[in-house]
Amino acid sequence: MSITLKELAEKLNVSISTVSKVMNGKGTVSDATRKLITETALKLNYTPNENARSLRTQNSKTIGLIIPDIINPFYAYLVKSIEEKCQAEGYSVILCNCNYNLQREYDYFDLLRAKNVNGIICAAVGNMKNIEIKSKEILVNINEQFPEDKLFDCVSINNWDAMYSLTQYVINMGHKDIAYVSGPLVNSTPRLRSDGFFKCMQENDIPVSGEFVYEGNYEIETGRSAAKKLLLGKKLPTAVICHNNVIAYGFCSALNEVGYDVPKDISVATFDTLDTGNMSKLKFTCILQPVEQLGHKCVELILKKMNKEIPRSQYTKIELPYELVFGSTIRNLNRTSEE
Amino acid sequence: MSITLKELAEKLNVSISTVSKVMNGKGTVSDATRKLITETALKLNYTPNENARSLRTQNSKTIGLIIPDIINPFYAYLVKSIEEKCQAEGYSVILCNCNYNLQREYDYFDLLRAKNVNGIICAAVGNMKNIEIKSKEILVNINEQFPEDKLFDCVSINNWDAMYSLTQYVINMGHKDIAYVSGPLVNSTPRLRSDGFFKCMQENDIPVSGEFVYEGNYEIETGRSAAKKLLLGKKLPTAVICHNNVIAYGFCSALNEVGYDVPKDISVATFDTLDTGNMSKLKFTCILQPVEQLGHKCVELILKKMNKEIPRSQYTKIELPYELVFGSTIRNLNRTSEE
DNA sequence: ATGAAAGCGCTAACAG
DNA sequence: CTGTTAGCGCTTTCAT
Repeated sequence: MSITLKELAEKLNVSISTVSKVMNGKGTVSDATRKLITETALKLNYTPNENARSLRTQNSKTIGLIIPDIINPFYAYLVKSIEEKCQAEGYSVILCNCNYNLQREYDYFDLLRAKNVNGIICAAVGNMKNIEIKSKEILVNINEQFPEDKLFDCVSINNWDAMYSLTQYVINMGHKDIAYVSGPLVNSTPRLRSDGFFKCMQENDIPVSGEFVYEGNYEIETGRSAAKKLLLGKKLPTAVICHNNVIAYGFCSALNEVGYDVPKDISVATFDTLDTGNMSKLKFTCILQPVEQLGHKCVELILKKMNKEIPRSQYTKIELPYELVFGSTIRNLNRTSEE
Repeated sequence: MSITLKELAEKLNVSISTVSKVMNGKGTVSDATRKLITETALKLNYTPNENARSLRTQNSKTIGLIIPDIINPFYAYLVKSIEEKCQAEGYSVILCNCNYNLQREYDYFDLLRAKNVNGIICAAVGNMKNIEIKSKEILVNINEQFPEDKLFDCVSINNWDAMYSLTQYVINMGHKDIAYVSGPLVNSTPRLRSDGFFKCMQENDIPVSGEFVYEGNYEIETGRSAAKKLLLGKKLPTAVICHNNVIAYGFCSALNEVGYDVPKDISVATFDTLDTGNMSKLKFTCILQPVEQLGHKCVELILKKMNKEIPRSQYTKIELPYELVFGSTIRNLNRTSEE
């Protein structure tokens, strides 16, 4: 362990509080002693014990981050942007990867509270009604909530709008037989996206066959199962819209395995198909969330509430703009020419 | 903030230490009081303050993790496995993404020390000679070190061997004009891999033209620049071996942009080409590090040193087996038939 | 079986 | 400008 404040003070025959003042740049200390202390601290490699500091100041300078899946590039980018912003502001992040496990998600909340984090940013798997807002941490949800429940502060895009736009685009490309692969509809983001989809279909007077709708979880197997089920049906859709990137990957890979081509045989659209080094087989037509901004805004919100720029108790919802990326996974059926 | 131990004790008219004993399952407490305390704690939602606990016990139950790039799937998998193991063992992880920035890497060490983490796992960008081993944390490096410096404990594969094998495989496939795109040779892992490559070439009596060797950093731009430079040369290699996945992605994407095909025009082999949902354009021929085991072993090592199963001062090096994945990015030149 | 008391390393109010 | 002191919430030794 590093030398302590007390030891440093003793070594220099000054009081413990003088050293503390110097280390924190607070209070008034003569230039001579300040210099002496600073230099000796450096020489003896003094590092303040952040644990003691946190205990004393009730400020851990730490935020907790709960995500479902670090392997999903969307979350990897989110983690990156949050960690980056935190680092710039002098905060650390405790990473909690709940692996789509609801129980773990809940447990992590308790853990993070015990660790006295200043705030918790959560990309929730479950609907968060059970998380009691009983604590002093500032809670921010990266997933949109149901409009009626204002459980957490929320930084997100408008998922309903986004899915509506995406659907409209697919329709504009001449598709009518459109399947939808949803996430769990008990949760708000999947429901909002799903609602956006159905509303758009309805307003375009396009009926949606029950066979074309599949509800799963957020994982890759959902996409694969959906593909297998659709392939067994009597009629194939011309396009499929998936709740998220991972589902879309599962969907396409299952399709590929049986010799179907995207978009030649079936078109696919989804959300957030980010990847490393642009090595993806397909350039997806998708809604892109502004993931970097999303992360930054979450941290900013926590910081602002900590500095009382925004009152603690004030429910805050930040809606960021999304982008519709025109990839190559939606075939244009309006063109008469093939290819 | 949650209720404190003291408040809980006062509420029940028992001493603070009795409550502490119950919470930790230590000491002797009568069943009656134990039950009372447990129930009240639950009812009042008591959560122990981990900060105070850490300060008192000098054990933060936290480990620090420093990586260069969370977006690189290899590191994402590494983070996942480390976080998972930590969680299972009751530890938290502070994530530090240094973004290939050496200064940040160093700063993170100090930060993590100040936070009194029990151990630091580092996938080092720099060579770590400057990190002084002056602290009580247990340091583990995921990247192999130069054999001569035993700075950190080390969990890794044998990079020299791995690259030697990969090169031999490429040679066996009939390639002689093989280019090599290296990471920074001041660092041990790039040097070990590079040495493995050159040794293998030498033992096969294949000269390596200076034009075919490129040294860069670990980032995607290295691959792109290497490709551009090679394409300008008077002779093209038939195969290229890249230090890592990200460099290979850069290399291939630059190649694709000018109409070259992998592996038809140029073959490529590298390390650790993991991706989400199997959506990569190419199935790379590569060395696969046992990333999950790598992470688990790091955590285990820290734990063992903490329990004194392994003496603190004992330098430990763990070498894990790697795998050679036969992808489709190396063209077999031995076959006479085209395609 | 229970409790009193010391102290982990630090900050901050207050006194001198 | 400098130092004394109390105490953040907890664990742990030692009495009782």
